[in-house]
Amino acid sequence: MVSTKGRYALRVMLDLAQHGGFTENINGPLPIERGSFIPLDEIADRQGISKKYLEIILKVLVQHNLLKGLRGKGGGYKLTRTPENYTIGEILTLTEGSLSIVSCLQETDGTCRKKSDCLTFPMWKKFDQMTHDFFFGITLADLIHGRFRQAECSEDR
Amino acid sequence: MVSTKGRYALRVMLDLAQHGGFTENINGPLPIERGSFIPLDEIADRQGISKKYLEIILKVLVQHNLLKGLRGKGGGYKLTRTPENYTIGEILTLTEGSLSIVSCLQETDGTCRKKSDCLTFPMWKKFDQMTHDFFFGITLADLIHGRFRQAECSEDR
DNA sequence: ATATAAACCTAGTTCATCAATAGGAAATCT
DNA sequence: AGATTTCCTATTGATGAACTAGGTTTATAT
Repeated sequence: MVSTKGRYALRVMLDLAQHGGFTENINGPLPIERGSFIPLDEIADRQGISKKYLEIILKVLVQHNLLKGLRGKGGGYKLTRTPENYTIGEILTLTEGSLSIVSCLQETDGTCRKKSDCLTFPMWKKFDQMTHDFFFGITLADLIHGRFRQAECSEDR
Repeated sequence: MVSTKGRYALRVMLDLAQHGGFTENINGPLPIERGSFIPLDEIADRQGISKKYLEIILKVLVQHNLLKGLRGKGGGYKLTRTPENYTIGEILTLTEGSLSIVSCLQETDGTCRKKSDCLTFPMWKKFDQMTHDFFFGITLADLIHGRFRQAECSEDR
């Protein structure tokens, strides 16, 4: 199950996409300007989430360059790309560690040597594939505009 | 993520489907015959799983009539239906409690009142739907015969 | 310079859940 | 009676989730 880490990260990214500026536009990276950075206090307030906890979560996003953090007065966080260039899968994978539903699919865990004759393995594999395609097929921009890229996504039911 | 509970339950059900008899055939329920029950000792040995732990897991499956348990000498467990009449979704839902990937989708948890203006909710909802369709579209018989019912399931990659 | 505001860093805390174990009670056979 | 089996209650140890606390560094505003 997706924990608060992944869900909070998504909410922060969406918040930044809606309330902040970006470092990059169609013509490439823009110079970083102070003032376009949003302090975490503000986001935490708006989203009703503990600031201290968010710090931990945003750390990994900064380290992987999904966000730029700037210290000091006037500092804060901003996106490094435009919203259509972030997939949900990327954000969730970083914050959750993995999107895999069973441990035997984890890259780090090659311990299950029953794979070859395991009746359930192909099912997990297939589901894993579906999950990957689904979340890497949706961008921040899609969520903001209330649409998904997945063709087979109908709205009803 | 699916825990050992769900995965072990699946393995036991598959084990019973392959090594045991059923209580029901095309013409409906058969009389219960002692001897067609498989003792848990045997299954635990075959699967290499702690018997005591399996007892806990099988309890809920018996309570919901997916399995019949019979005490005493010559007793054990057996399926109450034929393998094509069990879906993986049913087994996982019972043993895992839920298949939902985020807590706000849980029936029991109606606490998230931001649903209406939550940008991520439709995505979780859609994924939940996909997950449900996937696992409720596969039966024990499908796994045994190495096929899925899902039309869009190709073998490659 | 100094105060202020911000990200960054290291650690600890509390609580629940996972994955089992342990020991017996009840049922059913030979 | 004795063996074998499920069924039932309780306990444990480890792990991770979801924070919380307190400080350090970096940068700006006055």
